[in-house]
Formats: sequence, C-alpha cells, structure tokens
Amino acid sequence: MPGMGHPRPYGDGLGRGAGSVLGKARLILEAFEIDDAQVSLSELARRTGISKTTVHRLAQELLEWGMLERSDSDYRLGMRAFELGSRVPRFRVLRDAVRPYMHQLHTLTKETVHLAVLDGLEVLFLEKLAVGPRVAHQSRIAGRLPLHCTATGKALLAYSSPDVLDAVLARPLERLTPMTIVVPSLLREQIRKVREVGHARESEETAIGYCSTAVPLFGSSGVLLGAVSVTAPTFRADVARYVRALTAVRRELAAGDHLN
Amino acid sequence: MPGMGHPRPYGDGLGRGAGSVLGKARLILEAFEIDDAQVSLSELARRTGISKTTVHRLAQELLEWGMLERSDSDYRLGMRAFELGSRVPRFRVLRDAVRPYMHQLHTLTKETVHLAVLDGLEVLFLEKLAVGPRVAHQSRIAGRLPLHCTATGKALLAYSSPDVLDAVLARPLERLTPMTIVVPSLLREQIRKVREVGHARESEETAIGYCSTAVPLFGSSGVLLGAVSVTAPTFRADVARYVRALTAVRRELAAGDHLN
DNA sequence: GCGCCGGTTTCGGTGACCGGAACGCGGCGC
DNA sequence: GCGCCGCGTTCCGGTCACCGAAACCGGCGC
Repeated sequence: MPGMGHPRPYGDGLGRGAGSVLGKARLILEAFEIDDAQVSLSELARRTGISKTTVHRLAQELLEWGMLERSDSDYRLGMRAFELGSRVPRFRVLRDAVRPYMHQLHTLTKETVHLAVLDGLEVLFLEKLAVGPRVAHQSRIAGRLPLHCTATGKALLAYSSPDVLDAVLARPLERLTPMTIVVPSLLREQIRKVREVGHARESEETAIGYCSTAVPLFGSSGVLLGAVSVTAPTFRADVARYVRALTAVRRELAAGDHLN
Repeated sequence: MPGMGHPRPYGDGLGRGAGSVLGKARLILEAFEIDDAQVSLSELARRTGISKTTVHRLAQELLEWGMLERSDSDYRLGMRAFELGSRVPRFRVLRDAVRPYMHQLHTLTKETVHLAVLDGLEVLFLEKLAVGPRVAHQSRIAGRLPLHCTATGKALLAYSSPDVLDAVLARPLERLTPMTIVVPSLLREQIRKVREVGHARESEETAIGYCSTAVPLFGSSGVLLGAVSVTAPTFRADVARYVRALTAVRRELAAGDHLN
C-alpha cells in the first residue's frame, strides 16, 4: 500500500485485504452493520482503518453510483445495492418459485416458514414468513446461522458434498443452547438419518422453546438448490403435520418446477 | 486512463465513467441484465468496453468478495450482493413494517399489491404480492416504472417536493399505452386532485386491461416514505373498495407506526 | 494441420490513487 | 468570548497499483 509504512492506527483485524480499491470499497460497504441506519464519515474511517481522506473520496464515488446515500452528512446503504441484490439469480429464481408454496405452508400451519440456501459453511435465509408482529427469533431475511443447529442446515448438509460436512466438523461446533449438538459423531449420525427419511429436524438447538422441520429442494437436474422449513414453539408443534406439508411441497416443486 | 489513446473499441455510450476502478466495477456489476443468469468473461468485456484482461482481474477480486460467483467459467451475481441489498435501511424497515398490511390487503382484495418508493425520477418497487402463477404485468420487485403513468408514482409525486414534478415534466412524458397521460397540464391537474382526495389512480395507463389505486405512506415525522397500491384487471376492479382498504392501511400505519 | 475463440498469464510504463497537512465550520466547556 | 475538539472537505506531491498489448494455452470445427 502506498505511503503506508506506519503501524495500523486502530484496532487491527479490520483493515485486512485493503490492498486494492475494491478491497477498500468492500470494507466501507460492509462496515454498515445490519441495524445502524446511518454512519458518519469519521466512524467509517475508524471501522475500516482507512484514512478519512480516502473514505471520503470513495464514498463520493459510491454516492454517485447509488450504492450509498447520505442524509445530513451521514451515510447509509443506497437503493442501488438493493436493486443489485434483487438480481442475484440464485436468490431471485428460487424465491419466486418457492414463495407461493411458502404461503401455502404458512396458512396451513400458522407458523413461521423459512427459505434458505447453503452459502459457505452457513445457512443463509432468503425469505421468511413470520406470524405475529415480532417473533423472538434468531433468523432474519439475509441473516446467517450455523449449519449444525438448524433444520434447514441439516437438510442442506445431508444432500451436499461430504466435504461440506467434513469442513463443518473440522472446527468445534458452536453451542447456542444446551440442546445444541456439539459432538461430531452425533451430528454425522443425524445427517445419515436425514438422508434416510428425507427430512431434517431440530429441537431447541438454536433457541429455547422453538423447534423446526425442513426438507431440501432440488432442481430438475437433481442439484440441491435450498431448503424450506417450518418453525414453531415446541409446546404446540405438530411435527408430523409439518413433515407431511413439507414433503408435499417438495414433491410439487420437483414435479412442475420452474427451477433450472 | 492509462495507455488508452485508442478509440473506444465497441459501441460507445457504454464505457462512460470508467475512469476509476470503482467505475469499472460498477460497469461490470451492472452489465448483468435482470434475466441473464450468467455471462462469460468475453461477453462482459464486450458489454462494458473494458479490456478482457482488466475484467478478468476485477472479476477475480469480486469473486473473492462474493459479489460474483462462477459456474463453469461463467459469471453471475453472488450472494454477497443479496446480503448487502437486504441491509439497505430505506428498503428493509419499510418492507418489514408494511408487509403485514400488504398481506391483509391481498387477502381482502385477492388482487396484486405493490409497495414502492420514489427513487430518482422513477418508482422503484420494493415488494409485490401477486395472485396466480404469472400475472402478465410490467412490475417486478426491484423493477422501475415511470412516475406519471403509475398509481404509486402519482401518489409519490403528489406529496414530494414540487421540484420532482417539475423535473418529470421537463422531459417529454413517455407513452406506454394509448391511455397514458402525456400532456403536462393534465398531469399537474391530476396530481393536485390526488392531494385533495388523498389517494391516486391510474387506468390502463401502464398496461391495457389493468388499473391501480394507491395511497402514500408517511413516517411519524411526516416525511414521505413510500406508497402502496392495489392493481386489478379493469373489468373486475372495485376501486371504491380498494380506496377504503388502502386508506385504512395508511391510517393504521400512521397511528402505530414503527417507522422512524 | 490450422485458424478461431474463449480464458489466463506476463510485463513494463504511467497516471490514478494515496494519506499528510491544512482549512472552515459548528458545538461545547471554561 | 475564546480556545479546543471533532467533524467534513480540499490541496498536493510521491509512488505503486493498475492498465492493456501481447503472448500463451486449450478446446473445437473445418
């Protein structure tokens, strides 16, 4: 990096991979946490470890592009980012194809319905139909959760390359609740079972009081595309019914699919 | 631009604003049309007007970032773009707040429901609840339409700064159907009426056979946030009912809003 | 075989990019 | 009022990240 012989000014760990302009742009854009609506220039400089001058220049350019917007000399992510994100094919076609069935599941069960894909070594939620105003819940649209403690995650694991499972087991399994499975052999066994019965379950392994049931979704060519799940408070969960509804959806999607 | 004394190789008009790395990245990312799932490197070079070498290098970096993915030596937009787009506050908070009411409208009317915001001089659709498998329709999530021929557009125009209306009228009004209003004075009059009655209408001005009704949405501080609309085939449209349902939603949102 | 068209790598010249320094401004404490 | 601090913004000279031409590699069709 030019003229950067000085020690990193602020908390290290940030600022990695800022060799190129794109790396800097990435740091800036990803400096926006999910919740904070807007961030000041100096704050951005602090979070990214990039000099204020440079942040200013790049932010100017991102502004003109529409990836950032500003209100009152604070920055926030701009609509162009939303537009771009909506074009992502792996997201758009899957959501458009599955949404009607998610509604069907929702009206049928009156519980929360998720659509998720495998991304890296995590579940990434593409869509969520929740019931009620504010369900105390870990999941969010575009949020991530570990593979080993979610129903969608187990479904995805079961039908992905074994390498993925190996990679997951290569590092310790994070514990989210007392019920979270952290013993590798137990997880392997569960994943095997999932392949046997065709659906995956999770019981208070992510959040106390909630359990989920999931099925995988496949494209016409047989590739794994994602997974749908139903999440319900344990006390009123009717898992057998969920399994029936989910497998029905899976079948319908496999039959008349508009999935490449 | 360094070493670029040569005339622009391919169709001009593209390649604008490619002075900087970010400009190039922008060209590359926006080279992906809504529908084409994946694009080859050479095709990207052609569309952007950037040399194949440079596209290759930048694409590599975007790949590592996750903004692009590749299958089989073709590129497509990546999940990172989706995640970024989902964080855009002007999108996320509005959608989360309005979605329940959109469902309510949908079950009530059995017709297509839209949520839109003003962006630049166009309507930008944030969310769409459609009925049936494939409604022949212009609108898409993250799609854009002109302000002057959509119900949401008129609603937004009516409650925005007058400058916006002036800017729209500064250029000729595009005609989408025979019913599209292209006479400035007529549009001005309609917008005035919208402010009077509190809702906006559009009748086969965007697509023959369809008409829409819309209301604006305001935050607690009184700023215009967006607009919701109901779109129905003309022959069965019950506009009075839509107006009632929409104004109810508008009131409910204004009362117990979670909008900043 | 040979030409063609994709993706990838090499390489030297240079201008886009960098951050320090300086500036103008508004808010706060003294 | 005055000085101080932190903010956003502008200027500027040094330099390295970035650029595209050219060469390279592999598959395909003729």
